[in-house]
Amino acid sequence: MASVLSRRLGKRSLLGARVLGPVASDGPLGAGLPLEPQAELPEGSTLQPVLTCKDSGRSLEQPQELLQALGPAGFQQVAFQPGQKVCVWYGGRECTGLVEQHSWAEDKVTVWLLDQKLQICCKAEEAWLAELQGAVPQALSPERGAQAPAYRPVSRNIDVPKRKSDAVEMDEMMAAMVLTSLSCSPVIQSPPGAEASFSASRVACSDPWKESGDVSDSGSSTTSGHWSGSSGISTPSPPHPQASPKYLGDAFGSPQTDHGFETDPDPFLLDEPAPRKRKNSVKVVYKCLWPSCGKVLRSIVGIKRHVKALHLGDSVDSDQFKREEDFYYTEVQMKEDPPAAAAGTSAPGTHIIEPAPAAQVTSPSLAALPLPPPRAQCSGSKHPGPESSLASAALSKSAPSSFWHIQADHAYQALPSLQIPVSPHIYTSISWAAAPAAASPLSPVRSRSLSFSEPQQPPPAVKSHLIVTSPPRAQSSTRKARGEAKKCRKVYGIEHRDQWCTACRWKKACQRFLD
DNA sequence: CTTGCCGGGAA
DNA sequence: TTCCCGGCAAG
Repeated sequence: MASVLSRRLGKRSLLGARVLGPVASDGPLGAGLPLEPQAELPEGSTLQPVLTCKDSGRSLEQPQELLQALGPAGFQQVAFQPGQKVCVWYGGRECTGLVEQHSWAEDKVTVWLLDQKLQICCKAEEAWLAELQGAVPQALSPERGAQAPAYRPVSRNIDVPKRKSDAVEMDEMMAAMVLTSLSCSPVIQSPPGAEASFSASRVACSDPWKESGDVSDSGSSTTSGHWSGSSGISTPSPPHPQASPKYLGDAFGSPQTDHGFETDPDPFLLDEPAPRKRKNSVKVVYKCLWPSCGKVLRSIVGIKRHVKALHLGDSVDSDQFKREEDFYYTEVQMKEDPPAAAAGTSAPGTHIIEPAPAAQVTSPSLAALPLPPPRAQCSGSKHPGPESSLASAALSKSAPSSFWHIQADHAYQALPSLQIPVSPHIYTSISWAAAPAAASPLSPVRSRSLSFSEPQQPPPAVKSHLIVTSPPRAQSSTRKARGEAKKCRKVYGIEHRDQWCTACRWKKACQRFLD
């Protein structure tokens, strides 16, 4: 039965709004990058809106109309070079910053905002070269005065109908979901759907998180982070030989596990209703997370050595970097059977955040879970550079978990597909969530839980109070202790029973507001 | 008393 | 399965 959620997601998939048009390639530089035929996206893919950190939470509100208005003319195809000074629309105003990196694949630019002292990640079109500002081709000028805050970024959206309120709502939902997941765990990375391969490049969306962090009990979350489907199109990673050791760019796209917390013998921390175990044979490999490395090795030692030698290099000696290599690789579990799945799992093109609904969830390819290294995040929000991007990537990576949560909403009804791969790692995520204190005092975001104060607004899809708070508990046998989290009934009220999660409606353990 | 949800049962 | 609800336990 189509859960409400999936139904909704399906309908309002973000993807629709992000169709990449040929226009994108007409830019001076755009030509260099082959764009994927948008047409490829099957209906199904709609279910996999890729969450992308779109600017910082603020730009969220950018009027779609603007985007529309700009049209192709406004499109600015520029290849940003690291270090280049650019302007981006952030926090309601134009900010200048330095390009951290520009990922063509994703069409994302990571910018280090000078005045904000933070790093954001936005779509390439949303940034423009500072120097060009004045010199921007006439095409742009009329719309945007030097100061006009006109939101430059023209999306390449084309034939997409104006985003309607519900679309927006959707975005908000997504944002909330993502935030939600962030606040708890970097857990699951749903495996990239076979057909939906996403370009890898790390999408650094670090700081925005901080901002969105304020999404706590206030329910103000709605405006914080804006996630939009990334042009899933960008780089449909060509079918990669799954075993290929080299995964371009996508250092984070693949599932990972944090070794730091792996020791717990009890793989199942049931927070979720009867998670089923993974049923297939899984091959474990270790993948280097260093941006644009992605080397995959089969032994821990090997990967450590690799990281240390190739990436950490001399810094290894410093105290700070002691054992750092541990954080730059991840355990990837590859399912062996389904070839497609395997490919998906390890495919470089994996986009980090892709809350693909049902489609993905059910995908058999789910095999591994990502677990961003704890410390990554601390560096993420404060320091630019590879590390930060890594961190942010890690963060964004957690997004997928949101997906998982979403599903969790309906887990009651549809446990099987989703939970299988996931459950074994729940633990990990938890530890991760719990550990941040040590790892990153900087990110307050993590530990908080969300809850909606607005009954109407949160679509069932949004999860809050996830696993986060649940401490690794061993006793899941007895009656579930009453959680302190607000439940659907509280949040929505009996009047809006229809908005409750299914479980609540059925008087079962709430799946939406887990405690 | 209210709320969360388990256990069980009807559809 | 999906959906409902009696009834227990926690608060």
